[in-house]
Amino acid sequence: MRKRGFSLAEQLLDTLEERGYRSTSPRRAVASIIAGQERHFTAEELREQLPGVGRATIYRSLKILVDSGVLCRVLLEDGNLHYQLSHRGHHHHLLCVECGASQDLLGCDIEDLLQSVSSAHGFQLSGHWLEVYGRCQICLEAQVPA
Amino acid sequence: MRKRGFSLAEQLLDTLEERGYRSTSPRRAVASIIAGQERHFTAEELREQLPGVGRATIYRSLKILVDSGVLCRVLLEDGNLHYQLSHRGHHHHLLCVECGASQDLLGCDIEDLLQSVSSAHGFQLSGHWLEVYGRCQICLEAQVPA
DNA sequence: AACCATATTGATACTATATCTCAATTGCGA
DNA sequence: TCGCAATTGAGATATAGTATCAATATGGTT
Repeated sequence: MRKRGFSLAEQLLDTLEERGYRSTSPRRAVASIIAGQERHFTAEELREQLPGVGRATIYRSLKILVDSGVLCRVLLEDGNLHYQLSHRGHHHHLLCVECGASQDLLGCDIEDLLQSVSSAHGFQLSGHWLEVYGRCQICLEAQVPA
Repeated sequence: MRKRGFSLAEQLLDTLEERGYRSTSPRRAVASIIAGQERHFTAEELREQLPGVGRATIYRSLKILVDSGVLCRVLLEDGNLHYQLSHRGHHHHLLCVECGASQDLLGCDIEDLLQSVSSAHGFQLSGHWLEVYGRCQICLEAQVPA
């Protein structure tokens, strides 16, 4: 077992190795680019930054990273699917419709609410998808400078 | 102004006319097929049932019907986008992952919850997307016949 | 260090979903 | 009925992703 890495890119690769994936040069390249992203990105944006890596490999890498929990999918209001680094575990996002910034929504008690609403309808809850759209503080302040 | 229709298909067309859209033969065909759908459907499923109508027209019709509030989009767990007749106003869906049945979730107080969570993060809430997945009562009973 | 089973890659083709273009047609108010 | 703007549809294009499969690279083993 390789020594655990300390940089974010190395942590991503470590997670993959823990799950039995090999550390290949395309995956190192993907991890390094993802680690440098400041915000959510699309598969194609990633591809533009990795001209030497095949499209299929990009998509395959994204899939295993999502499955491994280090990336999560973000559905933008316009329907586009983006990716971003994820805190482990289930969470949601507050997405700014102005600047695109996203904040994680942890410890949101929507689970409980959904649980009770579901059982009231005879449903056994198994999952949900939630995205929240709005304007972030910075954009609000820029908008109303008075 | 034409007399208001009573069938569901006519109501759909009335809504479009109220918004200034013409009553054309492709739109009448689309409205009639949609009115006969028992559950959510994809654009392509609609198209299969309307061989004489161009693809662009199908998609354009779906868009204006969604904008008009009589149809809503439903995001299935597998990522496929479906459409279904909508109660006016904002609501969510309980989607059965077994049989695909969907129940509308009205009067869900998620708005209030999101409102408070958003402002706690300095966000001004403008919208959200929520889909809830689970198993409906019928599928649950079929699964555990004991 | 060389070996080898197999995981991985990437070029390419393919699929699905949806939008764009624009000439021809149609609806509807005057 | 006329005229114009809204609408249509064929086909091109765009977007996002998967499937195929021969060639290659990896990591454990010797």
